[in-house]
Amino acid sequence: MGVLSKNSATILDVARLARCSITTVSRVLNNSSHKVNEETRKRVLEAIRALDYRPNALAKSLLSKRTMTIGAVVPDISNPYYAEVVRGIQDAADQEGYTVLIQNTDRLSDRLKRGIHILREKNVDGFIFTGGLHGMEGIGELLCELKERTVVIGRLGEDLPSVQVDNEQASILAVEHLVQKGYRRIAYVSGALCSTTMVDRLEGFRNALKKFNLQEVPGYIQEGKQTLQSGYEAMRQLLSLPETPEAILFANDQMLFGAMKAISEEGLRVPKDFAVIGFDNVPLCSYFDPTITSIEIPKYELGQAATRLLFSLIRGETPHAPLWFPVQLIERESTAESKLQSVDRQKRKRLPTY
Amino acid sequence: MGVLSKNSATILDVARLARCSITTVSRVLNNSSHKVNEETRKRVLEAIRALDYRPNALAKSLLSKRTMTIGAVVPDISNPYYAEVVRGIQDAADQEGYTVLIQNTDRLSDRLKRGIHILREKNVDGFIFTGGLHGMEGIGELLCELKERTVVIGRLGEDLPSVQVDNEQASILAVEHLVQKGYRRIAYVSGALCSTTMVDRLEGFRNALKKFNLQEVPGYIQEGKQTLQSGYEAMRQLLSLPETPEAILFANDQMLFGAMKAISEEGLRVPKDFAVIGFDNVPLCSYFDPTITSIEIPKYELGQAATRLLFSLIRGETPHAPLWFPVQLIERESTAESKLQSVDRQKRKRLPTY
DNA sequence: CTGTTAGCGCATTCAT
DNA sequence: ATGAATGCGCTAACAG
Repeated sequence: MGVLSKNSATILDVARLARCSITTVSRVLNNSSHKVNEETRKRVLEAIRALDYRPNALAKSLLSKRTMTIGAVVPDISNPYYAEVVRGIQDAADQEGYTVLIQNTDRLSDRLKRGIHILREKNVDGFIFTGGLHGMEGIGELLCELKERTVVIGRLGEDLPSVQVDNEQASILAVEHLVQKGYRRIAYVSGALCSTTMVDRLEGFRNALKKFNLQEVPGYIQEGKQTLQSGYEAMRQLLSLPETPEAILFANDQMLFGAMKAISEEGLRVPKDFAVIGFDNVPLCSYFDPTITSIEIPKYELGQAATRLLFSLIRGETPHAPLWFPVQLIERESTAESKLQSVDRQKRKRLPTY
Repeated sequence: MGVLSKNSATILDVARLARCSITTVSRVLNNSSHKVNEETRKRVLEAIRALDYRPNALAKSLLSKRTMTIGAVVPDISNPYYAEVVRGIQDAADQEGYTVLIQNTDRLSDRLKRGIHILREKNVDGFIFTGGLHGMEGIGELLCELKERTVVIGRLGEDLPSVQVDNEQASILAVEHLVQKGYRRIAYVSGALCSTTMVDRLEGFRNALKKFNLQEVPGYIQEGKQTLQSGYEAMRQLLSLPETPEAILFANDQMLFGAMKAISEEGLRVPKDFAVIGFDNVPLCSYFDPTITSIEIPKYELGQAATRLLFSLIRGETPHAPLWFPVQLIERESTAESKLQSVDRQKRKRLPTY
């Protein structure tokens, strides 16, 4: 039995105590436009209080076919990035009286399917997907059925209503910043490419190289897994290269922090020996030593906007074009140009490039 | 309308297609012990597939009075600490076919009440509370009603079934470690004391001082807000003291990281000038430079255990005594004893103590 | 202004 | 082995 268990008053109990019909109770409950006598309304209200009556959302939902619940499908709530997005979703949902059911996928296709299944069974009024999966089969059709009530944060292959961040442009922004600071030999540490976000950031990096006439040096693109550990390992790889890069762009801040350990283990310093720049702009960026330049992604706002977009769909409004959110580069010490560095770079420039 | 909207087959549709009664369909659906002819079972199964029939959890719940949903009340899901706890809850719930409804309180009494209200309305089968609130009125009775189906992570004043970590003991462990390393002048940076966890950790620190015959120096206990910023500020306070501490215990790692900035701004080093030790043992601890000694709190496991305990309650088992989880001190570089430090300490010892 | 009635989708007696 | 009927708690026609 649920929380109500056997006790817990029903609308009928209220009606009896107030000596009226359940209809009347229902009317005062929902401030129906139907007029109801002030006298009886008082009695009903009194009975409600006396019985500590709480309408049963289940019964209401069964009838109205609206559960006032939306489902959010995320890779992993314990990942601070998604935790922030989810909070945005929850707050926006809460404002409209909705609750949120969350399913973690761990980026596993099976768990994704299962999550969707569960959410459908629970009759959520709409879906929000985030952490787009790259190259996943059999999901397309599933999503297609849900089209009318689904919003995606990022992209999922299908052209569903979405809220997006221009990750590709963000990478270009980062590289441009480095180039302006005088860096030319730029490496990139990607996250796992099963996420569309990571695919886009890498794509942006490659395009930026072209745009600024930089070469893609073999070994300068590493693929990590968005963790401290894999950032550390990727950095060790870069450090072992015959010619190390001058600057490194990391697909998220976590990997950057991991890399900092590898750098300091070698007795090297940022930004003296390397400039580094991250993605996400987690709070620690402004407290690390040195402070870290990073690309701010409006995580909370993305969740919030996605939810609001979903509500507009639920209200029957036709979906607009994807909603784009601005990204912003927050400049800090880690990409400052140091005297030593410029000298260094001059030296290195004379070395043969690949 | 929910996801089913107007389409979506009901049990009646299946029955018609399979040329049998809804009763029979229900029986094969739930592998009832009632025998049903293999022939008809096949037809039913076929119909189910053909119609892509999915039982409506709402209707089922209305009847069974079980929603297969539990409610989790947390201070803030976007806080990595609670995000981890919640993941433990979700995974344990998922294993039993349950989903989790989350409510954020931001430690506000109003939001707590509202959260409980919403969860009750949605007929969750049980509650998990975490982030115990210190000195909050009017919650006691509320919780009392829910007693039969409620588990608390930490403590909430009331004696509800709970899963706990010995925060007080943990502080003593930390101080003991520092004492063993030769530190005597120990400061403590607390989190906001609205959380029972923070109250216990502070209490533990004070008891540890007594236990090891250390004095509580005025100004050596700071109250922060579990954020980088407040850790930074607390550290600046400590640095401005006429006699600075030799070692500092922080009530969470975030504040410690914030403090590291204040330390390095003064050109000071850890552990040369200060030993520091944190709470939570976030992943970054082993990647920071220096690596950070911290107290590991089994967040995921706490969530998981709380959920399992809740299920045992739901099954009608009587609640056991509080379940205690071990904490563990993970020693790293930040509390290493340095030569310089010992000398320093000798010197300082001769100064008058307050 | 108020009450009666008919379902929402399903599991469960109780007959057959 | 099968099915008809009942009701979970509620809202929404439709009558008074």
